[in-house]
Amino acid sequence: MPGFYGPLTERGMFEICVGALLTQNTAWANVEKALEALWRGGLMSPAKIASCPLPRLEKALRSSGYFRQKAGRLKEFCRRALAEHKEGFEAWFSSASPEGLRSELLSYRGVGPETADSMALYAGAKRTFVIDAYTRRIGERMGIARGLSYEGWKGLFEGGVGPDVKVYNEYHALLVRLGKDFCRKSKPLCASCPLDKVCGKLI
DNA sequence: GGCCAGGTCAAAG
DNA sequence: CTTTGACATGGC
Repeated sequence: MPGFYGPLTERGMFEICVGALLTQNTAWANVEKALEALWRGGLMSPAKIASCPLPRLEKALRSSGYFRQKAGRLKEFCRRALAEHKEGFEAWFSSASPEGLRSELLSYRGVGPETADSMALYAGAKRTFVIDAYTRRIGERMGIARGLSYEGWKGLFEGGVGPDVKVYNEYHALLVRLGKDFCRKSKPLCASCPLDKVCGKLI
């Protein structure tokens, strides 16, 4: 997700998790409006969302699409996180192991592999690679592999990355940027695109 | 008006 | 285990 470059404060980490849930199959611009609505409504905290009436939460999330589904899942996410992690997101995420955090996040309704990895990487600074539609599409169009599962792609990309967490973060950001510019669903890869020169060396 | 956007889940083959 | 449909708004 774009726009997550601030320090990992309690509040910031929570916002990253909210953004990760809201951006599922949705343009980021629509998510930003919803995040802004949450801030304006004084709802940007696990406790506030956990106790917020569903209709009000749905209204705040409207612009992010699938708003009924997302409101229910976000509220439940907050309720459970509060109940099971009274120490807060910062302590929770920083003390968790990468695998432990990932599998725990996966047990929440509405948190699939990509969302779990996004939260772990961007909010928890864990060394876990995020596989999204762009990453797969770029990988397929470059002929790196075809029809791999999420775990398959993840293993492939992680195998080509060094130990630095920051690289995971920047590498993914780079793939997204390249994807937006050259690897849209309806935009075929063309001879002039720089993908072969940029990705070819990294993978 | 149609297509697409940094997915997830449940049901069915 | 793979495929399919539902979920919904906003920009181009």
